[in-house]
Amino acid sequence: MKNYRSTLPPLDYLLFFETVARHKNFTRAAEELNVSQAAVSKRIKFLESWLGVELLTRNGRNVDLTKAGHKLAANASEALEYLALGIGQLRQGSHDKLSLASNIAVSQFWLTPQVNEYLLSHDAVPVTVTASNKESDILNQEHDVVVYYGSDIPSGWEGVVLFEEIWQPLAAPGLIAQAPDFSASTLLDFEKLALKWINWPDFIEQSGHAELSAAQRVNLGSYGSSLDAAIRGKGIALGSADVLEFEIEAGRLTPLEGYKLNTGRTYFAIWRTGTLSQRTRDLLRDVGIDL
Amino acid sequence: MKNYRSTLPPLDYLLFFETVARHKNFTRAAEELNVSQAAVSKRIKFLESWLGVELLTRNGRNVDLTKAGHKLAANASEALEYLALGIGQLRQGSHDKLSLASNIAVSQFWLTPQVNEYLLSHDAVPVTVTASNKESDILNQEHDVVVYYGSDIPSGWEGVVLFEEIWQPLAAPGLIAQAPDFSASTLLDFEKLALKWINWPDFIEQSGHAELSAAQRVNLGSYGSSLDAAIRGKGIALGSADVLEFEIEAGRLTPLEGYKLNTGRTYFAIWRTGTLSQRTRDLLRDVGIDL
DNA sequence: AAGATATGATAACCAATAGTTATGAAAAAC
DNA sequence: GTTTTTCATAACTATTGGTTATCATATCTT
Repeated sequence: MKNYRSTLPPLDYLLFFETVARHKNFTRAAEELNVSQAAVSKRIKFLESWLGVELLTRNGRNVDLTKAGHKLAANASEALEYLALGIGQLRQGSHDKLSLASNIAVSQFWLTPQVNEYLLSHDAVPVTVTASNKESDILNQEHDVVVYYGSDIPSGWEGVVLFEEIWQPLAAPGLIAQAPDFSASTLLDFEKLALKWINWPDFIEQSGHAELSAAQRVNLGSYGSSLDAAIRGKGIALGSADVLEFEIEAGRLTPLEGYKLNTGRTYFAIWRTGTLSQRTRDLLRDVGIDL
Repeated sequence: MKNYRSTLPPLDYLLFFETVARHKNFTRAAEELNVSQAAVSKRIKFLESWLGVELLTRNGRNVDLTKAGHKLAANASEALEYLALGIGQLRQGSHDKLSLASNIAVSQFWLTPQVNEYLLSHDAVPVTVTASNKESDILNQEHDVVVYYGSDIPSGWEGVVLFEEIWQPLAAPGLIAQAPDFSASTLLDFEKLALKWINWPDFIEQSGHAELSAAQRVNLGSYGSSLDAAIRGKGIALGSADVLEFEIEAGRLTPLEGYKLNTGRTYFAIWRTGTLSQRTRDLLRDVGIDL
């Protein structure tokens, strides 16, 4: 009966040791392993104790491998290489794809720009983005990860904060140059499809800027249309600088300073509880979304 | 740069998975791994999540490997076999030996019998036993493990309880048959080389059996001599049934019931703090001493 | 030669995971 | 149809992973 658990040390010890053996430096190994130098030192000490064999000689700050250490390093290195190859092939062959979802504005202005850039890279796997303003369209099991807007993560889901919403007016740079105050400008409004959305009346009330009421307000229907019109210099729209970071960077929109409203709502990246694989996490990082 | 920590899952997961794959049964795998079935289930679940790949199909109580699972099982099995071989050779080639120490009586009656039996087995490594009644001779760094007698483990050492001392009279079975009470027997005494030793006067005082004072008492010098004389039917000696288990089993000595004294002292197996290797632990188990 | 720097070892402590027990669901065995 | 066995999971405890701080020691710099 092959009982590896009793004949092998804790296997992560071997991985730590292989890294130390390769660098001949605990501090460098710790950096690669993303742990402290003390953690590496402890692991190697335990491994030597478990084996009853000295693997490294220490001479002040110099470290070298003993004969046994050389043998174990070679053995571990080959085994780890073999495992990494096998696991790499396994993941590669698992018909990788990434399925994302968000509301329309987030998709149009934040997700899709990043996904498009990613898809142009080599080694890209297929990515689909579902855009809908109906939560039932996006909060389902079809998607690996959802960019979710709200005050809390829904029940049965888990995730991380991407950014907290700071709602503010934005306009095309040219418009700001020719009409520096609101009274001569048009406030570009939209239909609220959810109570949690904040349109111009909500913004004016909650931010306390009563002087904004004097401006002309026009309702363009969808929120995306209000942003499109703002980009084309037709007026001032509301938005989140984080979601619109690419439009701002491109110089198509400029935030109007001094009018910020912390809405208390958040953009989360969420997934069904317990379903996020390391592979999905890695792919998201490649797209530009660090969890 | 080979950063295996980011490209490989926690490696014990693979070991757990290999065991499940081999048994095709979580419960059987758990038994081999010495963990609960729930622990195995959790691990496999995490591994599948980490990989983003289903490794096993579950159908009620039936488990089978997916195609990916077969591949990973083969990959892991080969790597683990390779590692176990390398580590086995490393330990084999580390000039194994075991160095033990104890006081003379423990060595003569308890340790050496077990060591001798072990040395006759194949795969035995050299074992030395140092016997001395001077603590300075045995409490030093030369020895892997020391059988220590006292109320506590000395500072700088750690260890486990072997047995707690119950001190009692023992004699040859023939002597007990012909002289059923003490008055016609000789109490075989010895020189106390340490305050913590308990001779006949101590025993009589602490056990409350004042009637034992009527018996003739003779001092034979060493404690071992008192036991030797008892074995040869010359009288009644004091001793610990645990230490003398082999003499009792062989029928050379028999405890006299009803005269037990719990001395409050203990036989420990001890070693310098932090120095006990798994290999030493394994060798001791082979000798018959489970820590 | 003296001081500064880098690295390893370890103590004390906190965080995260390993592992357990109990229990429910579902298929196999009887 | 009932019992048994096995897997999944919740809730909890135990153990290990990992950190920070600090000391010892060799190397490097001045």
